[in-house]
Amino acid sequence: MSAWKEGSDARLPLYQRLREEIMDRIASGEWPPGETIPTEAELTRRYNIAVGTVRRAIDTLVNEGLLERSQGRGTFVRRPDFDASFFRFFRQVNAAGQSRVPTSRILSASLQTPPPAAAKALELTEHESCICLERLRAMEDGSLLAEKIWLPASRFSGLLEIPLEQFDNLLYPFYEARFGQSIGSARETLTIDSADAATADMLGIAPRDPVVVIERTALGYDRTPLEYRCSMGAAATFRYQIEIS
Amino acid sequence: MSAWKEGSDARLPLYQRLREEIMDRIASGEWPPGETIPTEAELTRRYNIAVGTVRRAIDTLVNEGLLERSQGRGTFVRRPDFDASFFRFFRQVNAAGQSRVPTSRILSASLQTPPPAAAKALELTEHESCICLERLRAMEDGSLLAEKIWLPASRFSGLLEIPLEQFDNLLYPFYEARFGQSIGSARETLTIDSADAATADMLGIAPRDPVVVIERTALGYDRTPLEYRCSMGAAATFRYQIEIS
DNA sequence: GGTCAAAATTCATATAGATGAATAGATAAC
DNA sequence: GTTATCTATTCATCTATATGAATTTTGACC
Repeated sequence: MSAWKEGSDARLPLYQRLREEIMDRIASGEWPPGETIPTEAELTRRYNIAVGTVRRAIDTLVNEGLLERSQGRGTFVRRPDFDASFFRFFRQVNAAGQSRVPTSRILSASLQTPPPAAAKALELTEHESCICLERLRAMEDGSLLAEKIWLPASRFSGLLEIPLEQFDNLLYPFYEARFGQSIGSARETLTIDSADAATADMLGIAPRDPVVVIERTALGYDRTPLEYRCSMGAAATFRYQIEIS
Repeated sequence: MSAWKEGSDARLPLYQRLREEIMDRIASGEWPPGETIPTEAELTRRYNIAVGTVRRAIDTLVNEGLLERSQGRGTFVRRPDFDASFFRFFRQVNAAGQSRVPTSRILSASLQTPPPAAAKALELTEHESCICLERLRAMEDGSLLAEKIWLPASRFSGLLEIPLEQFDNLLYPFYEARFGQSIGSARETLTIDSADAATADMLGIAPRDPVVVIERTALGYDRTPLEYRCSMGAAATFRYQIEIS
């Protein structure tokens, strides 16, 4: 009566196998974000392993930020907070030390043939169309962020019928609520460029002024690319701090 | 017969107290980088706690990158690899995927009154002088990095007598070997600026071109600031990648 | 001296169980 | 109904122990 899935490699340590089992359950949506996973005692019974081993598997996932423990309540599937990590790049911490979500406004939404970068990131062929959103975000300090966002049209059908004012400030919960598409992880690349005329105008800076370009590919829990976005902000407001040890 | 230090807070869990004990021993130089710490069995005896608790304390420190385990050999105090983390910012990965240490040349070394930023970072008063090094580093792809490095003169006496050619390519092992000053951690801040004429000339770019400025304060294991450095590179060669999950 | 094999050391994995602390839900008292 | 208390659940900490795997040390042997 083994509860292990087929893919599980018996040569691996038990705690690693359990870790992958849990990740699979999260990826498949069986244990959705925000909900609890089974209790330690339950997992102990289900897989017939010791509590210590279960705790170790959960420990690693908590460490990786996939799970969150709460004494007395249970262990929850964590909803990753992308915006905190993203806006850390810019000077977006107020006096209290906490970052506020900037206000944002969708400028346009349209159906397009994906440009090469977007097609590559979203793994689309030339024949598959995508939705392109243009968005302007205003930071607390008054600086601006110009964004272009590409989504695979097949997974977001009906989005173009939604009036632009009805888009939420945060897009990922919006994707989840309206289209059932949950973002589980993302890859970002940060480069520096010079502003072209159109971008400079949007950001309120001079042409040729340096801009920070952040390209992000956001993936679902099953690692399917769900969104490609390119954000540009004036480099003068950029600041990134890191501790090394 | 308690082996605990005085500062240890008895209200804290044992594994956290042991974690701090180990950190203190590393900070004080009692357990120097590159060497092993006592074995799990030894710590078990010394503090009269269970192996599981010792392992948990070590686990967290391994996770934080301070220690490194090696089955059958022991647990070692890790020597942090700053350059890997630093050059990750730039396109410094060759075909094999591994980054090579760039060649560097010291242009000058002199005794100075610290400029405000350096004085603040090194916690020096106006009356304490510091050593200033100017260095140029050539990356594999041909791009350059111009650096100014400030050191508290009191801790690096005799440095100015060393011929510039005898400086090692990597400064931190050099500090450790020649002056007994080990770097344990660092704080970096990354911003974007426009190149002034002198910097542009050094880097071989046009004036006003965007440059990446990395300010680093390097601390000893006891968290005394030992070095302040300011590195500038052409923003065009800059690239930073991050995974969020 | 050099080589190979056995032994000792040290971390890695796993089990079992005890006590404590935070939370949530049910029950009793008012 | 509201409040206070008790109880069950669930994770947190800690102990104790056993077996396995990687590495180093030791010692016999040639």
